[in-house]
Amino acid sequence: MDATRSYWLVKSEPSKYSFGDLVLDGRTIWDGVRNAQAAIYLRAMRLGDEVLYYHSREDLSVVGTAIVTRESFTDPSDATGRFVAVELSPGESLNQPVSLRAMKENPALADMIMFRQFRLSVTPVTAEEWRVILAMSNSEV
DNA sequence: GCCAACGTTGGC
DNA sequence: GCCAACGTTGGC
Repeated sequence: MDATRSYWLVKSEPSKYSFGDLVLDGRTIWDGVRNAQAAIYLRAMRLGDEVLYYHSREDLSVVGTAIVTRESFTDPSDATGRFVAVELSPGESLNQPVSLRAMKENPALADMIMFRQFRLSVTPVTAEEWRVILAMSNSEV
């Protein structure tokens, strides 16, 4: 953990783009986000920020981590120019996935923004939440 | 597959 | 500029 760094959580449906796909690709442009609040978070991402990779709809678990390897730029897939993308590269695969259920049951995670705005595909994570989730996964990061 | 949540669009 | 209709997301 590094105090100069911010932490985030991104959601992806594994049938569309899974953590395994990111590992195979080595890096990916995180584009297609069309929500104003999520775009604010994307703009706040800095090089080296760390990201929890969550599988929505199917696994309902955090399965790995990723690193911001390019800061926000105009989303090439957005004709209006209003939205931005970042580049993510794979970090670590978690030893054990951390399920949504387990996160909801952990009082230390009760204030996570992903619970309050469940449809946001990009949300901030506090350093403490990051530490707790990584501990739950039995991973050393 | 259903549907609640909620952001966006467009007619007025 | 309101708000009903519509579309999308994602937990269940």
